Amino acid sequence: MANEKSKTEHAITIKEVARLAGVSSATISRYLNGKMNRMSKETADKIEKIIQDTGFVANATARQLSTRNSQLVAVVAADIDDYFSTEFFKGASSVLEQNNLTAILFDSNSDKQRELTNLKIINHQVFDGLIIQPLINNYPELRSLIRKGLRTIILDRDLHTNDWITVETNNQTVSQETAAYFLRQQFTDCVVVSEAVAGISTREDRLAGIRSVYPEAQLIEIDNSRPFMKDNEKKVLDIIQADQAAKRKTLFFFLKERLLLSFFPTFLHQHLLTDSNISMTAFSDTAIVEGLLPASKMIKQNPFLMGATAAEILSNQLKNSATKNDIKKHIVIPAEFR
Amino acid sequence: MANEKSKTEHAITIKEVARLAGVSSATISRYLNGKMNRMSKETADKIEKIIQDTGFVANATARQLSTRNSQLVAVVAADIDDYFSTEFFKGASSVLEQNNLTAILFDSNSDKQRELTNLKIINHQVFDGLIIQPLINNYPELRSLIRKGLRTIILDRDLHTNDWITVETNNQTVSQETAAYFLRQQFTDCVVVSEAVAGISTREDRLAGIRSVYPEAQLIEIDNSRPFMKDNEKKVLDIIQADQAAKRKTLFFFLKERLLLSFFPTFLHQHLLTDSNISMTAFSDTAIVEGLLPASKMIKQNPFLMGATAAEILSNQLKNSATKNDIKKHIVIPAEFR
DNA sequence: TTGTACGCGTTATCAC
DNA sequence: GTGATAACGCGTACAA
Repeated sequence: MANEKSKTEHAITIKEVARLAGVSSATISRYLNGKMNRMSKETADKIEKIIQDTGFVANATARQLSTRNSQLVAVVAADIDDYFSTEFFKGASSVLEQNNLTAILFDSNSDKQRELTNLKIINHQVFDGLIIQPLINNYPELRSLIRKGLRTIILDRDLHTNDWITVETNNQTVSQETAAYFLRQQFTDCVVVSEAVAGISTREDRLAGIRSVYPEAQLIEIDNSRPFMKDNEKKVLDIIQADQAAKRKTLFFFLKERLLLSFFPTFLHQHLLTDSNISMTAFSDTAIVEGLLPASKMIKQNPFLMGATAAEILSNQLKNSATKNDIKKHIVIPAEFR
Repeated sequence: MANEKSKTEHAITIKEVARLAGVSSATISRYLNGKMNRMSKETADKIEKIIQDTGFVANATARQLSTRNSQLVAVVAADIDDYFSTEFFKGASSVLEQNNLTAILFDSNSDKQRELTNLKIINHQVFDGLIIQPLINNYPELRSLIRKGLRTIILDRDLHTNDWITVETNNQTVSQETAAYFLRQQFTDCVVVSEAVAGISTREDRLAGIRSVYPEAQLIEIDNSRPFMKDNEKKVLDIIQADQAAKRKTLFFFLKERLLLSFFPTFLHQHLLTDSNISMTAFSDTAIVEGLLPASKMIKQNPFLMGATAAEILSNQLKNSATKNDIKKHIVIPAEFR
């Protein structure tokens, strides 16, 4: 029975299905694209059966070449170890899916070299669109790395350009509000804990917001590669001791949740969590901190909504291939202090 | 000067570059593929210049169609919110990169429907290989969802098949060792806290390991959608109270780090962390818990190495297109209790 | 060293 | 309704 030439090497093609069904490949193509009104019921049924039997799946590469689009959107995250990144991807993904687009995640791994590699691949014209949370924070440089004509949305970074639509959060104002709240609570001193600030617009904005309230705020910069270093801990304890001697109330403002977590044990074991002269706040993405410190107030971003918003805009752009000029170039999804 | 026909619509092609350089498209193709020994220095330089000027990037879709491979590997994670998933991706990614392959991450979002959607896309012959941490734990079903001929490695799940190579960890034995350790420490009772166990081989194996030491171990199953429910907390406190009344020592064994974290506040506020009759352990991926509980012993998996191992095997398979039969079908990357 | 011409698997425009 | 057939952009014998 199996007297068909058995091509074990390659997957079956539309042409082969056509031959087996006794129709032309054009008809198969129509079937695959749901143009059922352009063929008889019998033909459709026959094709259906052959496809089931053979397990045929159309070659997306060939389709892309022919149609010039893939329905694929590249999403580039700065680092998927951050909950923010994975969450905005999930937001983007869910919206894209509703628009018959597929989100594909690239991880820059906090490494500019890797980001560059990712962009090179993405430039090769298999993706219809791009949503990126860039590491490179410099407009001309990033511009040169993204192929002209690729629909692009920038997420979570302000590159000070109108060339791309940007979905950001209100880092500066929410930091300011938060700082102001603690100042009203009589916290006279503020210590900011962050990874290296320079060049990262997100962190710069946050620090600026805080310093607009606490101009003298101290900054402790943590070396990313050694976040649990003992000397950082010592620095913090020294500050606390000095402030206590001076009878001052001190706020510790962590620009990232993970930093708070890394200091949490120190505070816990030094019995500082219940010290009313000390308070902690942070940009907090997960529910871990609010579990540990139920009484505390944290800054909650909304990465899922940011991703969803970016995806919404991109989907529309891809749908109506004309770009509307009246669209807002910078969209802000506010974070909340609560 | 700009009297070339300006095709604003489409990206420039190899043909256009050829025309501008005054050579044939075959020569451009050779240039792009580094076959420099097959052309004069002058030609190469000329082409180089044109490519720079035009910003030409080759169309990967067309190349794929022609060469029948993309150098792309799909990596499907069960849920990128889990550190385990992102970390094994990073391991896989780093190894694939060394082999001139590109890892692309798909997130199943803990949703079998989404996993199915992902697999459908991956089947469409644009990927050379697949590394998957499946949600579906049933061999025949998963088999039917993965295109025959797609090089596949299964990660972190035991589907009890030799059809695919599998990279797993020693869930059962390490759970057993851990339980045995606590039994030696005179912990007579054990409470296991997990998300729904049934059907997830990972959790089943862990529970089996524990029960081989504590046959009577209680199981508290947390509803994934409401992990912070108060009644779970109450259940735990009741157990503790009962055990204390009976003067028994109790071990709380969390099958996932996040579960420990969600209960941590309860333990903290009830002053149970320093109670020598109570101990906690967990499968722990991040450094958060060891920060909070420096004295505790946790089970550390090695997702990065698991991903790297899977990628290593896949890279070899793709390189030597013949599959060796002598390769081990099930590879175990042991977790450590420390 | 370089060019010609065909193939990759699909879509889409004509015909019939 | 259905079938030829020319694109789509690149790689690669085979010629020259």
